[in-house]
Amino acid sequence: MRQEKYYITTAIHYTSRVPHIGNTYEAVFTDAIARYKRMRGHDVYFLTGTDEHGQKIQKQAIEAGVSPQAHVDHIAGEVRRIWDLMNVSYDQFIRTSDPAHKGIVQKIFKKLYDQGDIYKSTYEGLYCLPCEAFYTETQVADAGGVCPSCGAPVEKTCEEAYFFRLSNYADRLMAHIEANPGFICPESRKNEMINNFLRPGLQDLCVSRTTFDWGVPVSFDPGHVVYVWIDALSNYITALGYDPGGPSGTLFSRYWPADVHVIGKDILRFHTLYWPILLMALDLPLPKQVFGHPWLLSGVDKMSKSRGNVLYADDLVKLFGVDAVRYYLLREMPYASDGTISLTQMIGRINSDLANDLGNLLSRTVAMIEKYFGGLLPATRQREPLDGQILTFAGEAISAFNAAMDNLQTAQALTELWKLVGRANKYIDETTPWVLGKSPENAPRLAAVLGTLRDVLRMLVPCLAPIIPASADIILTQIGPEDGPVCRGEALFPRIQEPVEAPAEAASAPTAPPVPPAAVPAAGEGQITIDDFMKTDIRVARVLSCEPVPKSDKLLCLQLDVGEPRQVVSGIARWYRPEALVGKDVLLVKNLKPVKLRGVESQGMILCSENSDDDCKVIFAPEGMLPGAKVR
RNA sequence: CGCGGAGUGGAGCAGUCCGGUAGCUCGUUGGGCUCAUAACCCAAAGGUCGCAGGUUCAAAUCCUGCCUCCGCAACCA
Repeated sequence: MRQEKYYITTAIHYTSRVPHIGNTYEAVFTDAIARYKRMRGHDVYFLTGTDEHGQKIQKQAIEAGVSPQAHVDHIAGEVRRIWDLMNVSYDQFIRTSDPAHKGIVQKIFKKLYDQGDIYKSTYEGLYCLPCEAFYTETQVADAGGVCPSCGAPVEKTCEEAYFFRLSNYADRLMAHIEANPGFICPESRKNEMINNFLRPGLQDLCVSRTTFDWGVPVSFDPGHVVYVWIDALSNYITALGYDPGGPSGTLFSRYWPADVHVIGKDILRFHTLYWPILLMALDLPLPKQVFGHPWLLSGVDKMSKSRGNVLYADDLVKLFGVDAVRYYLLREMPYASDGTISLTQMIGRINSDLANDLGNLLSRTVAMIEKYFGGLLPATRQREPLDGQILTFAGEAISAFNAAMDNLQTAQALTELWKLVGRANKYIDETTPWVLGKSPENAPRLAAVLGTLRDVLRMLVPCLAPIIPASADIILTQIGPEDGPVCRGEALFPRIQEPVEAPAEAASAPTAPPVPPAAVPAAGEGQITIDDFMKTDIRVARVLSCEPVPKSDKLLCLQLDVGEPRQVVSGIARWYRPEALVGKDVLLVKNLKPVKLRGVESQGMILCSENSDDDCKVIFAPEGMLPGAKVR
């Protein structure tokens, strides 16, 4: 009989940065499910990899003074190293810069073009220069004839782009989502997709760019590269050898459609709307399930470099070991709501569950078999009903574990499994083997008790193997073969003593691209003359009043005195309360072309300094400068 | 009124669909035990279940209104 196949994927990691522990969670989670399915007898294929194209990558590479390929080679190598470190048992690691992948993407693009799903836009007057983006006629019309994004007049331009006609498939997709309740999960995300995107109507999707060239070229139109959606999403089928010109590879016929795509909840839109439509257009079956897992928060915040709260697998592994990190992630991440991670939480969880409960159970069991029987349990056993109850309990706990794992609920699964660990520890107290050990005539009873304990541990091993594979092996080694001697070893999970040193920022920072950026830009590109700079008219401006822009989160509207009144809108609401700025002197770029932001006119720009997108401070003028004073 | 969540003992969560004495883990306190990684086992303390109304014999759970927090979308000139 042929094994039931199971095709599972992670999202491919974008090579703009080295993955942090939150990104790593996705790989570990997917690995646990893959290993579990293998353990249950499925023929599993587990795909992961990297998404390596795009303007951002190209820009980073230029800034670092390396080729885009060298840049992505480095990051992809890091991703792979970290996955390997975490014992992620992928069957294939695909990179979108692989020539084979690129070739198929070109064929897919061509096929979609040939059959009319993709069309070349010749829109004129619908390109917004500041935004470097195209908009559809409806979008612009809705915005009153201007750019719906920034309010600037849209340019009549000859920029070309290819668009995917999503609307043709919207009804079919909606029908599919309704007919397959488990397709998008968790459920709340499904509602979000339907209400936010599907019901309002899908816009045609721009699927090519001409503003950069680090990507898959459109085979029949060399100025264009395939934009992220068709390139990245296709990895799930190109990896299996799909070929739109046919015939596809054996992997494809064996494994497609995917049983589950494991992705972050932030990219559900692409996987539950664009990807299915792309597959429909290719006349391929849709994946059975897309699971948008929650995020791992560092404390209460999203992990971000500027907050200094980013944790990396390397550091955590150094502190706690691979399996402890895996266990924490799988035990602590809820199914539908965001999870949290901190060193303190990790220490608590690891000490309690792994050291005290599981590790200690193994330790005391093996130690007693050694102490009372020299490591080898005699065959003569005096069993009692309680022993049977324990084994029944074990069977039930393992069933519950399996059921939760089948539903991708690893935290629930481990909760169930640990009920058994707790029950076994209690069983030791109930049977008091140290009392039995005092008189030789109790040896048969003692052997039965310790045998039961060893059986329980043996039953735990296959369940633990997907979660903490190396530790499961150690347990097996220590309890020894059936009816063979035990082999006492080191503590499975040593208790962690607080306080643990927080990983040094330097050590935890993502590794920089291999070649340091040149200190001075090369002559020509990137340099401006003093005349260019002097075109910028920067002035000291006093804040007369300041208030939030209605219906916006990030915008403040400031009334300024620059010798003349000015109104400026600035995206600093996240860092400054309006009243905190009144009376302060700021620096204003005075001769910027006015634009409307969120419907409010902005006549200039306030200068800020920022460490990153998340860490920004306004630059205030020195004391004694009058409003309107020139800055240069 | 853009969309989706969340508010439950000190901390983190379950329970809410299908009303009926509020449960789990950690922490705290007391006890037991000594095989074991100062681990294990038992017990106790600790909660106006965000606020205000309503329905009901009975509301964490159903209805109405409100408050707070988080995420998505839009807005960072």
